[in-house]
Amino acid sequence: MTKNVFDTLNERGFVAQVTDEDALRQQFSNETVIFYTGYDSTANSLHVGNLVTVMAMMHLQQAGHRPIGLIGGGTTMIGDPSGKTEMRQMLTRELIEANGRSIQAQLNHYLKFDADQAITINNAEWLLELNYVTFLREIGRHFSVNRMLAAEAYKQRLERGLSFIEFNYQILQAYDYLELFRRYGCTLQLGGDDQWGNLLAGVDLIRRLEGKTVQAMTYPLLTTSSGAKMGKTADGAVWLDPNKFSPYDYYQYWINCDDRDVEKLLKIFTFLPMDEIKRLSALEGAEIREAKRVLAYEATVITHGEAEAQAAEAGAQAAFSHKGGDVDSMPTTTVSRSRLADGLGVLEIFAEVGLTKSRSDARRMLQQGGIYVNDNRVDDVSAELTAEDDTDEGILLRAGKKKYHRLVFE
RNA sequence: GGAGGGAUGCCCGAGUGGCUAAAGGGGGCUGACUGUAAAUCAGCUGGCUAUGCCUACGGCGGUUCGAAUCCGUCUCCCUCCA
Repeated sequence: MTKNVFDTLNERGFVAQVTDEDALRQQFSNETVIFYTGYDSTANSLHVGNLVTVMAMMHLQQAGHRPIGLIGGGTTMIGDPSGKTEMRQMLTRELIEANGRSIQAQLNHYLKFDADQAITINNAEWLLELNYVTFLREIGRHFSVNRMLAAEAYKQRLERGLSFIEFNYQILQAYDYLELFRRYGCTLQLGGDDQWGNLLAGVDLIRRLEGKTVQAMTYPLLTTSSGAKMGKTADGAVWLDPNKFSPYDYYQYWINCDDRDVEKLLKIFTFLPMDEIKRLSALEGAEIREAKRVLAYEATVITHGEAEAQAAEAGAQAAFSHKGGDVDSMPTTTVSRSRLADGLGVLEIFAEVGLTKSRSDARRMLQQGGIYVNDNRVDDVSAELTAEDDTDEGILLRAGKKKYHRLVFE
């Protein structure tokens, strides 16, 4: 007997809450389950936080079930207040549409779409056309304001203020589920644990209108062991789009994770078998670096492909382990040789390639001993790079301990 | 519609005419220690053609030698009343 995919998800840490675990197991073993996850079109790329559901969808698809990636082109016009402290900025319709297209393209990269194995669809398709009064009469009457107000997700907002537009979000999301149930026979919705209330609203609506019981399942909201939200760096989200967040940085993001998170991350963000994960996360001390290396590599392969992952790994080796590696894979900027001849200010070039935010930032960092050229600390604010600094591999710039950038000249 | 309260740097939050590039905290960054980890300690945390200059306390305009601080006006938010 093959393993139930529910167990796979569960042992890998994808499950926070489920409506009816037994029923869901049954479905998974007896039929092809059509399930969906929604993605807001608030940005033109998904980020690591969204990747959890994407990975869950991949597991389920592998087990023979059929995912629907729902692009929230309609719901993003409203803005989900769940768990937020403040109202979201309203985005223009054009922006939402463009974002939706980018996200759709990204999902195509993770899921298999041939032979109707998966679907992506935009809820703008049905939401934007709705007639207000008709909608209220058919759908709105099934929602109890009393119950909605009691929900945990709105708690903070009831203290700070919640506008009517946002209050409608849950109803629209519930309606999405209904629509997908009617169109495709979708019987499972996945989402983050903060979505639990929204998911239940959909389950409820389908029960009332269709007399059918459908399922909902949430994954735990990931935080790092140090308490921060998963997928955030100083400069913002960890995007999956290589143009917004390079594969090199993506690899660095994973390899720099907290020791305590390694096992959790391996389970969710790689497809390695559980016993391999157990072996890796049992490593201790400096050894655990091996586990992080594997994590970074595997995660980068899934999002950016093998070639990019190898390049990122080679770049990391060149920078961090002084035994070879491939400097070509490091972030590199090409500069005209004439600038070098004129004397290229160290502060200027650090700011220019983005190792520091500004020249002032570079100056500060230099004064604190965090600016290196070819692995030698620079302590003179007015230092300049000259042809003398150039090597066969260009000039290696470093800000702090971990951020490298290579200059080559032409 | 009426009455009141509010908008400060990445976030929270002090400041109510000059000593304010703006207390304090969080976050972030750098250094030391390490393992590209955590914890800890120290420093830094608007920009620039840099012992000075420019920009900044919701927007615009005004008072003043001088405004985040006072006045007018606009925008947005909150609370109570209808």
